[in-house]
Amino acid sequence: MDLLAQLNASQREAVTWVDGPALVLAGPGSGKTRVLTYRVAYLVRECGVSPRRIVAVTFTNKAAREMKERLLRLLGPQCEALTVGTFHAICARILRREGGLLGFAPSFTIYDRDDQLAVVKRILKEMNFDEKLYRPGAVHALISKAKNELVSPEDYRPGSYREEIAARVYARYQQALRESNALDFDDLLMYVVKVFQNHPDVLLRYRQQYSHVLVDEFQDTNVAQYVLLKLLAEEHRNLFVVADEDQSIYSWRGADFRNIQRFREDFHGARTILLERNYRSTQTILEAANAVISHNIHRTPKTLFTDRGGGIPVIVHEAYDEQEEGQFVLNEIQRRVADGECRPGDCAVMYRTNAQSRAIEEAFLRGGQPYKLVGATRFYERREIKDSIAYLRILYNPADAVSLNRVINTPPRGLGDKTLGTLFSWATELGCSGWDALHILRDKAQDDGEEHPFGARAAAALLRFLHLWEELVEASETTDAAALLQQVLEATGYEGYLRDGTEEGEDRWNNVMELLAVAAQYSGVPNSLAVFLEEVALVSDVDDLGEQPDAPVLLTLHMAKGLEFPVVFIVGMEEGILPHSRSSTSAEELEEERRLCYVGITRAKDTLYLVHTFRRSSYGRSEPSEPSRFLRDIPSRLLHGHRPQAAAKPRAARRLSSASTRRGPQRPAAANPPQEPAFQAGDRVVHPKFGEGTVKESKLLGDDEQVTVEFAEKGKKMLLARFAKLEKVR
DNA sequence: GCGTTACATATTTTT
DNA sequence: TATGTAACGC
Repeated sequence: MDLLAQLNASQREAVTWVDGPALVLAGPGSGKTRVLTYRVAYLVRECGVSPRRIVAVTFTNKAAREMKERLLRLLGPQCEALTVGTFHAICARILRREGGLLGFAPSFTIYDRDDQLAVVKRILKEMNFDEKLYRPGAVHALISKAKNELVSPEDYRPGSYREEIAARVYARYQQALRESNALDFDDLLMYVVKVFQNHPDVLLRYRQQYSHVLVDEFQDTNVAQYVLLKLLAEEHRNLFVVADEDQSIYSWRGADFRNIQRFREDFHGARTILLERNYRSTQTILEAANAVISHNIHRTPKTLFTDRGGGIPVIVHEAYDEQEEGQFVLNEIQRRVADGECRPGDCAVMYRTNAQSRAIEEAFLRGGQPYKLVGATRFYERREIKDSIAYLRILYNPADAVSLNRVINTPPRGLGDKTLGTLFSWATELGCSGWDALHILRDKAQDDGEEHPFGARAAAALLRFLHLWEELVEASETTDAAALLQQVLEATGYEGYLRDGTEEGEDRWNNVMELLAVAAQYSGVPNSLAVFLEEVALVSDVDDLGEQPDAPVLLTLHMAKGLEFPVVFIVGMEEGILPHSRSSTSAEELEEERRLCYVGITRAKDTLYLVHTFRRSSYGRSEPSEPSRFLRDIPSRLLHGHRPQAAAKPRAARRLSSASTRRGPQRPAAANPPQEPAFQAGDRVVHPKFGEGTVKESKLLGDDEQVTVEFAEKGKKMLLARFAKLEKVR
């Protein structure tokens, strides 16, 4: 197969630019994944680069998996030798090998956000800081920010009182992690940089191994990631990065798209290649996207183009409230499906905040429309899954305090705050670990009469737990992850604990069984427990099991990045939602909101709906809403539907007519309209494009009227009276 | 130690 | 609205 024949000129240039640094500025839908994979294939096949000398870094497991799959097709079994993975997975692997240099045992546990928060909370309590005043999430965010910027607790220079608190917690936090032989996500990056900086011999080894470094979504790198790449690549300079600053939507997590500028400065003479040709969307959609993003000041102008004709206009719709917004989306999807224009699975509904999914879901539920909700509660964040994994973790890494705390009284075994508090303060007093303290307790209890600070009942409960753990540790030496998990479940009576007769209990138990199935995939693998734990620590979701049914997808704009759909609905196009009220304080944040909107728009291949409401309730309060400023950025020639105005008068008038009838729970939307519809079944009408037809049904929808017409020549269509220019005949 | 009730709280979340 | 935590009582 000729690799290059399948690429356009810019893509080919990117793929074949072999020596020296390169920056590919790739617009949405411009084939960047193709460029990355073909470049790897090109290096191996045409340039004779050994696969083991190539490393390709992504942000998500999904992206890494996709790249691996494509490479398998291009290169065959050779691709086994490639290093393809997420920053975190690659760093974890390096640290399992080199972590000893920083004093870590290779069996370290990786703490996810949940675990991290648990540590922060414990420390806040320990240091007597009021959780109300210093919320764990906020403190943790500051710590994480510091780590992403490679600032150690010693180097941390607080610039505010809040940061002063964070600095103290940070120091204690790092100590706590060390005591638990645990690293958090940020540590994985920070410590690899530290190893490289402090041990030139180690750095040299990795530099020599990886002669070619490729990075996807480079605009999302944080400082730590950038420094890491720079260390790895500054000698051979074969650093190839793909970026789109317009899709930078994670700055609040430390991503810094100024790394693009840093790259240009640090890697002088880097080849810059623009991928502006879009293979995804219609011209109309691209123009709308360009119109929105061009208002950002901090960007290098870039103009997408396509040869996919004009396409249909972007449909702007105002619904009365979020119920009718959902109803509108549902109606439109069902109408298009009925007309054979698309399948349900071609449609996606995107929103700014997860809470918005609810109204959409309710509408779909009412209408009997199945849907796929992406990323609500992720599998590995479920309580029962975290519990199960925590048991396995304390068997593999007994120092893991967060996991121990999690399970020591789960299911309840009479070990409450009091007893545990006593246990740990006793351990501190004795200058030993909690486990050591338990052993000491056992010795004392056996010698009968020796002093210890527990009552008989508490002591017995503690010793029962110690015994349980010891048995499982013994088992862990000979059994694999799945068998061990099964044993854990049995020994703890976890099934009985979960299956409490409720449906939720059944669901939870089923999830545990699913986890067991995942574990079973590691049977026969050497060190199956270690491998399994690493996998579940770094993978946030199980593989979308079997691609499932043909149903519309509901997801946040953030999660939509990297995806595409023929039909896209962006709902909640309102001030305060998009842009979000919490992000409207600074120009930078506003630009990010704009990029978020841009990401959403550019997900659409053929049809784009931008939906806003007249009033919306949040936190149980219903308030009038204003159309998003981003709507005003789109030229009206691209729109189908009225251009939302800020004008107050007609809106106020409409509110009276609608508000009087539109309220009330459970009532299906669009029933009991305030005025008579202008059309009714049986009316003969004429449409400028579709010709003559008969009205089948008409109902008020939001502030408009939805008319279903059977046209003599064009068949059944659903139209909005306000735009359709329908005229009654006769 | 564990279940109940009052009260504050409220984006986005690749790993 | 709905969720999670703190305080309270058994």
